[in-house]
Amino acid sequence: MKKEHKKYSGRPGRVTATDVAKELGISVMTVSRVLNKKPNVADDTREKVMQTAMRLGYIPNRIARSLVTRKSYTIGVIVPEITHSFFPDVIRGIEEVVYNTGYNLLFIHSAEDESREKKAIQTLEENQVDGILLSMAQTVKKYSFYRKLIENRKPLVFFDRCAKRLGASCVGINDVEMARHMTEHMIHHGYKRIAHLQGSKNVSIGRDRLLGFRKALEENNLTVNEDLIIESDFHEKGGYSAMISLLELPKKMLPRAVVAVNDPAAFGAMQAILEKGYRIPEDIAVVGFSDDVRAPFTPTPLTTVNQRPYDVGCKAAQKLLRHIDNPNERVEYLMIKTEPIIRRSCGCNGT
Amino acid sequence: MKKEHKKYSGRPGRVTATDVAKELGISVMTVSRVLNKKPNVADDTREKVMQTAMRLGYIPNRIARSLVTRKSYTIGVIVPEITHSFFPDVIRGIEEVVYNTGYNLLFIHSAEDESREKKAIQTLEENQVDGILLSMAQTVKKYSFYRKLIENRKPLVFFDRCAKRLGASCVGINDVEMARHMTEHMIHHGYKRIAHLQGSKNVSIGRDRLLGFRKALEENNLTVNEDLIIESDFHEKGGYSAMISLLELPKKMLPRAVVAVNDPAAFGAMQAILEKGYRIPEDIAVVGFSDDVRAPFTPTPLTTVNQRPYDVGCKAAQKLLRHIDNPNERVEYLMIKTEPIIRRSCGCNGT
DNA sequence: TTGTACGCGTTATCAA
DNA sequence: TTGATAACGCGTACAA
Repeated sequence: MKKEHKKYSGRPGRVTATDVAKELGISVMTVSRVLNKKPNVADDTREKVMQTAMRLGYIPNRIARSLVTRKSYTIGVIVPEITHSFFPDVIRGIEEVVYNTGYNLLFIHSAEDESREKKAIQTLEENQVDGILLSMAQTVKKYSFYRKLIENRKPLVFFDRCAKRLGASCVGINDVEMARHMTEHMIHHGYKRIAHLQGSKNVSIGRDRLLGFRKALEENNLTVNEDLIIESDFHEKGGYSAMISLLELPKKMLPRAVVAVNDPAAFGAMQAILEKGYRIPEDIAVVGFSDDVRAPFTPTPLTTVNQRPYDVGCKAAQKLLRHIDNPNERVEYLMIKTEPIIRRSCGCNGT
Repeated sequence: MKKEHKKYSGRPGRVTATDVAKELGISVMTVSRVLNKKPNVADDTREKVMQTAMRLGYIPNRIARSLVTRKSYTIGVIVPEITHSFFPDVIRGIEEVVYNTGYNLLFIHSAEDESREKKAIQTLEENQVDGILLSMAQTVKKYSFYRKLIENRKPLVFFDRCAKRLGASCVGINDVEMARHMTEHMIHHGYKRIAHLQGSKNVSIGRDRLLGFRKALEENNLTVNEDLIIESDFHEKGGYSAMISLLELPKKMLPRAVVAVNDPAAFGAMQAILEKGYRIPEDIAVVGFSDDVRAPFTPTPLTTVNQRPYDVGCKAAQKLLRHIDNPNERVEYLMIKTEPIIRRSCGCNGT
């Protein structure tokens, strides 16, 4: 004797493929085939299924599907900082690519905190995401979590802030080259004493931009004055206090120009410079990095580098999707080519 | 004779609760109980399970759990515009609340497009999200999708841009009151001819801010001049062209002050005003709405209203979680109280 | 305290 | 072209 099942015991609202099948007196498989647009279904059956599915208000349950197909069609995104305008723009790029391929975005904010980032990775794994897009939190010291992810063959692509040599692809911009370029731009203006507000060394962009800065000076036979390289963070406050300490140097040691690790740091520095009564760029020139929305609006519009966040997002998402589709996809470090945006803070007559 | 099952046929990486159980020669249920911190498990069993789970690198499969518990611990967020700094800040608030309660965020960007928003809702339902946070796209005309959601008893909370009277809660700011307040502020400055750059009427904030504007004039016995109410959108371009057409009015019909629907529109307007050779606020005063990051940086810093996006996000998320926990939670329209931020574009000597 | 049987909603497999 | 059956990994209900 067959056991009695408790079907239909749930809320009335949830209609399943089984309900559609029962309604038509056919098997669930046929319904499944129709809904997945598989071949080998008679045209009239297909028609009937479509119609009653519609009529009953059937909504496929992706969770159940994922369980059996072992594919969630979801990719996880971990962002360290959602307030900084760069990341929302990256997300737009990611969203746009992902939207057109049927994947969904599970979004987590690490708030620049290592342990929160760790938890985020764990959560994404529990949710069986098909891949992860990650921009490292500033405070991350250990790469063991990334290693585990890669060992488990979970596709991982870094963007903007990368951990290299681990076997994960990475999409960034040509930081070294552009930092060199911007520094050189300062040198061409004739400035000799050039300072660098350096970002955290934990993060690749911090290291790379410092490297580019050094390269420019060395290649132009200027001595690198270590007193003029000073650690800031990526925010206004760090830029401000770093600049304040630079301005406390003896008059003849003062920098004639400042290369900041990014625009927020540059804003902080500009504020400090103005507060101390110096003019920009007549007394001290400033360049930033990232083309923040506020950059054109500072009292002296800020010369900076377009970071092309939208393109970074697109490329990172595309690369991740390729890793997902093909486990043998080549690990690559992609560089988005960026361009300087010349305004007036460097000494040019830009916009 | 028992059938042979194909266990362990998957990739080696994925270790399940069954694997942990087999390793210890106990049942899956005991493992499950330990991992869910249920009582009624012997301490040493608990210990053993924890250890081997750790050793094997077990990661619980939320997908499988969701299927049986009918709870995904995921909430969907639909945002119309990720570039505008308001929404990233709202998301931070949402993220913060949600993070502390173990829910995840499935994030979709509707790009101000009605059909994309529709698809987004469908996707979220397929993913069995426990609830939805939604800010309407500007172009949305039909509320039938919201209705269906509410009929299906899927918790829904609007934020910032609300569809009212449908039975869904809504978290916004006191738009009417603040638009009235800001307009009154202009009136107190002695300005008589006051224009309004109005947002789309499809969106509640567009309608509400217009209403507040009208109220202020009426309550102060000023006639509402319909020629000075002109449709912009929520972006720079709309504000710019709306202002241009205002500036083409005969000299004596020109507005002495402009109340813009939001800051980007105000920026566009300010640009138009400056290009035509007028001064702000000496010739034409301007106030905005939303406290964009750029507002302090315009040539004349912009007087505006703090929209408290972070708090909007927090409140909306909290309300949604309450709706999820309790199907009888009261439907409410929550208003976050905002404050004017006085700078100089209105004629004050602000910062 | 622990284990067994079953079902969540779907797809894969193989047989009809 | 269609259907029956067994998974997917886990939790609930009940039995031992």
